[in-house]
Amino acid sequence: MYRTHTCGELRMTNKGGTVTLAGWVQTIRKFGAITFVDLRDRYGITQLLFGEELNKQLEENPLGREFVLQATGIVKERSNKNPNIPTGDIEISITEFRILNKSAVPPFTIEDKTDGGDDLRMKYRFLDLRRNAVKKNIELRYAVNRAARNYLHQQGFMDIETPFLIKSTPEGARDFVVPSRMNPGQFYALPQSPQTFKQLLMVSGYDRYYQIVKCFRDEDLRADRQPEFTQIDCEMAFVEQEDILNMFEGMVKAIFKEVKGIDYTETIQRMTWEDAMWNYGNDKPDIRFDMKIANLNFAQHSFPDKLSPLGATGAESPLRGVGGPFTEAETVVAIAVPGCSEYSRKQTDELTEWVKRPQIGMKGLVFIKINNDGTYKSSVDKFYNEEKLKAIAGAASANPGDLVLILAGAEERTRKAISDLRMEMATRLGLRKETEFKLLWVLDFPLFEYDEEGNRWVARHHPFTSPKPSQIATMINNNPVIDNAAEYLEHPYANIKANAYDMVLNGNEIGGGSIRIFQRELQEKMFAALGMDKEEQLHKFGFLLGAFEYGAPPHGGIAFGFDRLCAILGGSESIRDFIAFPKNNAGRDVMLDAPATIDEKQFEELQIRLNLKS
RNA sequence: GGAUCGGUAGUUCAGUUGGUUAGAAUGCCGCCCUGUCACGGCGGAGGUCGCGGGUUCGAGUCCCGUCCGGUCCGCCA
Repeated sequence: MYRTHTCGELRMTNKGGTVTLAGWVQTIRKFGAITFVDLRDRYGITQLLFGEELNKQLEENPLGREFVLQATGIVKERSNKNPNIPTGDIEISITEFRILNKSAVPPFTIEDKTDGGDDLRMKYRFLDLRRNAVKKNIELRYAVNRAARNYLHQQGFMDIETPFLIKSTPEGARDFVVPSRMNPGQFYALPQSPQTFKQLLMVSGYDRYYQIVKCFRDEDLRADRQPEFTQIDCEMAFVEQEDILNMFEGMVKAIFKEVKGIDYTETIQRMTWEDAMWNYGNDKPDIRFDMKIANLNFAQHSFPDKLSPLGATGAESPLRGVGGPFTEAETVVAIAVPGCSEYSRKQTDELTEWVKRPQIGMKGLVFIKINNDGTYKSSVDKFYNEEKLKAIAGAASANPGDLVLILAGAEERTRKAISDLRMEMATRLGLRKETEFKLLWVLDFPLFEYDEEGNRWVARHHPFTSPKPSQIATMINNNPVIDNAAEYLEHPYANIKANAYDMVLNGNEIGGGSIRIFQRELQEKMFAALGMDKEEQLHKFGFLLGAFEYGAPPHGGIAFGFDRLCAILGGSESIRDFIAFPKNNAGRDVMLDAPATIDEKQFEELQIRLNLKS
């Protein structure tokens, strides 16, 4: 037996007992005739005391950091207690010990605040994972996993595995492909999600399915995006949108309760996609703070989607007919930043530089300070008198003490920029507390988006998403095939809303799903709208269309980004620290040094020859 | 595909206008120390300044290229 206890469990109640511990040497503190060693394992740290006799043995078998040590001794009360660790009241007076394995000097310190940089930590990830800070994240991940499984199991969901070697269907993201040795020249694709399989399971009658499953997308990475990532993938039959929303509100609340001890009792807010875009400039608003976007040159509340003509100057706009810098702008938007009217020239200049960065891409920033005494000071004083400034500030719902920030330019870019600026100001004002959680459903997405590059429709969610029930007839009764690009704006499909929903947590999309199409005719219309002719439909999705012929029930589902959910619950922007072995931003595993070339023999077996461009 | 920041001791970083022998902290090694827990004291070792080329009397520093890493845009149904 290697150990009787872990390094985290001994207390004063164990005093006098003889115990054996095994773990890693965290620190060695030598004092002439005695030596203290902190021994660490997954469960904690316990102080070992090597007295005079043992100390001599230590000189013959010196310890080093991260040595694997087994030590037996008697639990004693410390004369100087350490209140900072749970085992701080006791120490083990060692009677015998054994070095189970030596360790090279680690390239960075195994401590909460390590001296190692990201690159090095990834290369030695097995050492990084020993650190408490990372271990806590991995533990949190398991807790979220357990909470989700428990909830779904209680609700009657079945975990059913779906295949990883499937067929490439180049809709949406790029597929990772795997060559088939037994079928030379042919390739499997790794699934971007188990979407079609879970729909087939609904046809098969497994009416509540879930899987915590790896998905693969061969796209560029970000701090919150990995090429292989994990989803909590769910599907239900005989449900409407409302059923799904209720079921998965329950799951997220259960996760909050289990993992964070938070009773999220309030009703989860709901918002249409139009309202989200109009008021927050994006489809995943952070509603922990207000700072809504004021639309200064639109007459009425009707955010046109990408397919509609934009930029009409509204009759009620405070900017109407006054000239100044906004005359030419397609879109003029503003936010009122609370309590920032005292910003100095230096600070407003810095903000101006911030919005001019290439990532934001604005030409400039207009501001109006509303001083606490009710006077106005702006960067456009020469264009607008106080009355006009007051009108603009009023349109932005600004109060004395606020700083109104105004951006103008092309619709899409400007709306994204004001959204980014809103988030940035909230971060600076400390309004994005990582301990505060606010959930939101975003509903009623457009079913289609017009892709200018390809001059075609693309599915905003995915091609299996059903339109709103009231709009199914519109879809069936209109011809989806379009020749002329201009017609996309006028086509009846442009206004169809999807029966789709996203769950948003603190400004992050953590889950998304839809009620699916389950009739062959409608699914064919959908594929046709996306530019697939009959032959292509059958080749790519014949199995699904066929299945719809055999009694497909109405169904819908949702998938949660498991890694991202864990990161947010752990208070982090980056998902990498919540994945045991993540990839870097070039998609490389720096520990394995993968991807890598393969042997000539493997190429031969696959009958593949490289023909690299560079 | 593009933008941007970085690469100097094992590690994290500093290094001024291009100018003597490239520094600090930490880690590592040695000696001292019986109550530490960020132990302390004394001493020591440790550098192809990512790589290649150029400018210059002289390059860690300036220029070009390249590799590696971070962040972002495009992309991510």
